[in-house]
Amino acid sequence: MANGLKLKASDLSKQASSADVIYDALRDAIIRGEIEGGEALRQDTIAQMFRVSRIPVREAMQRLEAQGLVVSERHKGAVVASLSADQITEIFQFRALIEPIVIEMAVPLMTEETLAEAQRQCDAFAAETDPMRWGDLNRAFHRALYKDSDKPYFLSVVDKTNDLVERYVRLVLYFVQGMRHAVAEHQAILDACKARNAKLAGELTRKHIETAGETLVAYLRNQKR
Amino acid sequence: MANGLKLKASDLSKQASSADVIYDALRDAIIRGEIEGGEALRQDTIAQMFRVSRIPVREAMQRLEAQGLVVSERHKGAVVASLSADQITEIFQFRALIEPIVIEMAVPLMTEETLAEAQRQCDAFAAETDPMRWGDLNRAFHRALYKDSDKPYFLSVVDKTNDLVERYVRLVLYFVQGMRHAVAEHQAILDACKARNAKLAGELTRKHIETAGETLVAYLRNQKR
DNA sequence: GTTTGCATAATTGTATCCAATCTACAATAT
DNA sequence: ATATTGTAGATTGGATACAATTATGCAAAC
Repeated sequence: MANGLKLKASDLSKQASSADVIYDALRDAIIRGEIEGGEALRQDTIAQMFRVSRIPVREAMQRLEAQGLVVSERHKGAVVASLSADQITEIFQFRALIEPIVIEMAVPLMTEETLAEAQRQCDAFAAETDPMRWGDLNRAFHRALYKDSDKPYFLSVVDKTNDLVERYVRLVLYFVQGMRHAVAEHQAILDACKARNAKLAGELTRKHIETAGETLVAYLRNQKR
Repeated sequence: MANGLKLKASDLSKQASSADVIYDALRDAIIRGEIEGGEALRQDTIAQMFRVSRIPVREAMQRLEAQGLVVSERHKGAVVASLSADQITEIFQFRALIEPIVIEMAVPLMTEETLAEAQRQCDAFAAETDPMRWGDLNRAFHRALYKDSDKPYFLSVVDKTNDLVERYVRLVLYFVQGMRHAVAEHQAILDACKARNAKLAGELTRKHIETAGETLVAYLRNQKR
């Protein structure tokens, strides 16, 4: 897991179809903000990019739509979903409720390896100079803290929820908080985990998410004017 | 909403494609338990049932798989997902966390109309003699209590989560509790809503879900032997 | 200048056809 | 008898082709 191989879990469990590859690629591009909200996703264009027909593209789109990352209308096409400030507020409220619970369940089960891995992620995040990578490292840190919870359904919901707002989270890291703030909060959460203080880790996680959400929404509402 | 028309929201907002129709039909059949866990879903068979080619069938399947209702393997086909006792336990734990929060948010916003509608659903559930309809009415009652929360993302997560365990919930209503128990709990929750006691409504909802989950898992573990 | 109508181009939805892979069972060797 | 190989049928993954619908550009009328 810590070596240089860039294998995804799905690559190991079962051979990936074209639809899988396209789904992953589009999902990543949307999450990273490389495709903006409202931008059209033409089946033919995407098919040509991947040198395939439109069939697997459509299958990938169905999944993206089921997940809420794109919205499509019959004979009009699909566009990347864009979230209103209200929707973002609600999703951060959701995150602030569920993620503390997940980390609380994880803390008693966290291995020393996991704590070391999280510390590495935290340091890597603090040391990273390329802003394009901050989002990935931020996400990896949080995921590391949650994964020992042994609650696959909770984790899948957390992942899908984060996918929806990941683009916007990156705005906070880029422009708003400068990310120095995030690093300090990360270290505090991690320290609470190391001290096996589940309640505190949960509480700090809740604050971390609430702060990010409020900062982000304030930023977006300013941008709008 | 209370009339005899059986229109779904999607039918009104946009014209349904074959894939939409097939998705809805398969989803309902799985949720209702008409197709059992582990049962194979052959593309060709389903396509013939709907008098279409396999293309829209596959698109429907992609959505079902994204939602976790079916699992598929390349060149092997798709089967209806079946949940282990552990998975069911986790999902009920999730429900017991999120649904009380949703009802707490809904109570202050509940209209008199909604309360009346919920009372009708509750009475209809109590009066229904056809066991095949208990699941639908149970679900409709809960949905009525949640809908005024004005939290579409929370509601979508609640819905998708309930879809996963709906088949199993019906077992509780059929065999285990006889459903008399469920009716009493429903009325208690509704009374708390009428009294605008959000905390109590949430607490009763949590207990309601926890009881159902424990009863169900105990039943399943007995069945296994 | 704006609007309306229509022809044309783009785009999506689906059917049909072919390739790749798996499953089951029979034939053969050990 | 067991293990292995080979082959036929079933099943899925994907490409191509066509139909249905929507967007676009342009000319004519107001």
